[in-house]
Amino acid sequence: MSKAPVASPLVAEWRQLLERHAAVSCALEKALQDRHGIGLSEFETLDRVVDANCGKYRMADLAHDIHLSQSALSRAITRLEKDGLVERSACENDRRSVFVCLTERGREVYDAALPTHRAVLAGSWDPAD
Amino acid sequence: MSKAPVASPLVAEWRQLLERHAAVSCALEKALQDRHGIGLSEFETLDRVVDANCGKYRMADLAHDIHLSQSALSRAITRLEKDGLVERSACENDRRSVFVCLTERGREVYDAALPTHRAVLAGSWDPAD
DNA sequence: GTGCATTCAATGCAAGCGCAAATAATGCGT
DNA sequence: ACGCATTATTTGCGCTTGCATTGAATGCAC
Repeated sequence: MSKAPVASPLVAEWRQLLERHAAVSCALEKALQDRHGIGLSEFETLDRVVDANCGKYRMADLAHDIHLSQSALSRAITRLEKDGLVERSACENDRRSVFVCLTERGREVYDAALPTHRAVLAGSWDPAD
Repeated sequence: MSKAPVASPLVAEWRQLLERHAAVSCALEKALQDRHGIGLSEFETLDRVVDANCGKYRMADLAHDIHLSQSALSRAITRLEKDGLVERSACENDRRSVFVCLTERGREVYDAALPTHRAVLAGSWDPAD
């Protein structure tokens, strides 16, 4: 039996995107968790903070950039802070804002996790490793 | 200030995919919930069951096709069944398996939700509607 | 037929998420 | 200076998810 062709090319495209997203994000999650003890959200957070100008990043900007709600980011930062990978620091100019900045340990974990992340993206990840 | 170029084109591609996935799935979730009272997982489930040969679909196959864990699918089906959109039926040949099939009401809700789904994919969704 | 590994689905459980409300700081109009 | 709308973050809450376990059904070896 052959499946009926999908109604619209848009739907086919969307399903393809879902497929790829599920496969890659699931593989990333597992690889990062197994080898470095951090989740995907945590890695994405570190990844952005590293790119930041002076290692500082406003909460709201960070939440927007990694497509996470403010509350989810707040808790992700709490987890990272509890692990000592990141620190919250107040903004002098606007005390409502909170800056997130990398600790030394955070930098180390990030540097260690980066190759894993890139390897999974390159598709060279062996799940039986 | 200009951001430093991303290390690898793979990373740029991945970030783009994340961006698109977040935008579309979030919009779908909200539109389907607001207008039809079902979540994205529920719609995807109906969408696959409709395409099935005789309206029947094995649990495990369904879970695989919509990239959901067995447990998550089991609960999604429980929700759909509670709403009367879907029914579980035993497989005669292998009593371990469970078939999922659409009810009349499920067909109606699906037909109603389909245009919404397609509209969001087409990017013609107005969030202020 | 009995035993045992395998397969399929459901359930206990902990974790992460988004929404909405609460809290805190800012800035503008008067 | 006072009140009030706005902005930035955190917290309470319910929901969905995945992992691991459980329970049921199957099939193969003997």
